[in-house]
Amino acid sequence: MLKYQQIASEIELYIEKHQMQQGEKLPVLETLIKEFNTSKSTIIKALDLLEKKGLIFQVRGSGIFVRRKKRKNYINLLSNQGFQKDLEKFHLSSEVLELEIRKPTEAVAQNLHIDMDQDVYYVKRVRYIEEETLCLEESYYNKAVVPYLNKEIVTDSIFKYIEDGLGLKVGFSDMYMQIGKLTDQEASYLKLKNGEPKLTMESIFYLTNGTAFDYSKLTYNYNQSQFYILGTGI
Amino acid sequence: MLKYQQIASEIELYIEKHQMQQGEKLPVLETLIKEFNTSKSTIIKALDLLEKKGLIFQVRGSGIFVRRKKRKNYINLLSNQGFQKDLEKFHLSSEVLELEIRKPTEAVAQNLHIDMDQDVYYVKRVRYIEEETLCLEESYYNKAVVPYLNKEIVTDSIFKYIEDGLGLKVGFSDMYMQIGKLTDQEASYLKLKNGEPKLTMESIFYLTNGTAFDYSKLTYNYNQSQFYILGTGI
DNA sequence: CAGTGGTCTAGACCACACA
DNA sequence: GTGTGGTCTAGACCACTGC
Repeated sequence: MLKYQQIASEIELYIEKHQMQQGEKLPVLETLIKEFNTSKSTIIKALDLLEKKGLIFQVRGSGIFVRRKKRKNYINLLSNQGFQKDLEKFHLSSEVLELEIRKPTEAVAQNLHIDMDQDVYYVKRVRYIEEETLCLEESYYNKAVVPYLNKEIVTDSIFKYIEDGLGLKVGFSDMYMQIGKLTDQEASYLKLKNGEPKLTMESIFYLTNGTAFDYSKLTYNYNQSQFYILGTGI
Repeated sequence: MLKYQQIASEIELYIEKHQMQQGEKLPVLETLIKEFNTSKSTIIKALDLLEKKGLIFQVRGSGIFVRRKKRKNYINLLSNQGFQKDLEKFHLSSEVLELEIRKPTEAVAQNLHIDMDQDVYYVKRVRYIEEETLCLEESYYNKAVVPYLNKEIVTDSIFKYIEDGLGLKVGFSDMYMQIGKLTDQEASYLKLKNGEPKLTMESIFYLTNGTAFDYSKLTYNYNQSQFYILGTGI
């Protein structure tokens, strides 16, 4: 682990351990530099990382302050880790409805930046939270990147398999959201009624080298889904 | 303007001007260092800024590549600039329904981190896109930060007034979203029907010094609203 | 193993907050 | 004005990619 990542996670632990609240001040830069026996730039890099994660904010001429999310049980839209971390207090499970190798449709090929004669894995799941439906998920994985999937992997966490099992690194993602009304079929999977509200979220995930490997379309149960974003200003 | 910001915007212009596509390679670091006659760290800082904005991605050992959003007319959830920039091709307008000074409710006081005896400005607007309703907006501004608002300011862009008129700097934001069904009243403002889908988005905006100044609750018309997020990996 | 991006350092100097 | 965070530099060294 890199030095600045190590420092960042130690500061994160420090905040957690001392149960610091929004607006509380962290030690000044000079102190941190001595504490961690490192250079100014490295500390700043560590702090930038924490700022990006929404854990602190820095005010020039004043100090470094803690920032805290105030609501529980919301799903972080900026996390690459799915819901796992945000909903860790709940019992999450998946029911695999389909798992097969296919040729992509035109839309899928376009989203994954591949040709239509390349293979993709198609996975259809319903995800549950505490025995209630959370969302319906249809995913397409580029088989050139993810050469093998089975029911066991797909029932557990696919991303965990990709990172730990295949040794690949997830980089960035494009996400598109819209609101609409459930179709008959979607409603039956989610145990809701035709015409009730839905949130559709399409995501394209890329490896750090820029290869798109996953195009997923999630349809959320409006009763179970709440989201948050910690914006850092652009 | 700082050197690294200047460089970032020049590179951004360069990408735009050459109409570079997703995956196209930018000049290598060494070239950029000479081109802009600066140090390596400064170039890297500029590139980090562009990466945060979702315009490029960097691959160690390989190069710097362009990243492009592929869908038009979606609203960027990570921008502090509201819809203005994403929907610039459309005619946007606001109808002001209410504008008054109030005492906050408990919920509002909590979200703005103020006491219940402090004044807030309450603004209720319907926002239109091409004569269709886009969203219903209820905002509360901390009067200690924004001491004066009038109908003219509120009909135009409030954030523009806060930044340009008052010389304040918007820092970061907390956003919370959920899906539900429109109430009778919301439906009538949005010219939709009771029970139809809605997206509710609550945002708390902070100045760079960490002072919360705006708590807003937006109810979106499900027909008009599409959102995107360019995730950069956390 | 050459090419390329990333980390880390030490230090000078700058800009903003707050009293 | 003092304290505090931010920018910028020059350069050594490290780590990954891909031929």
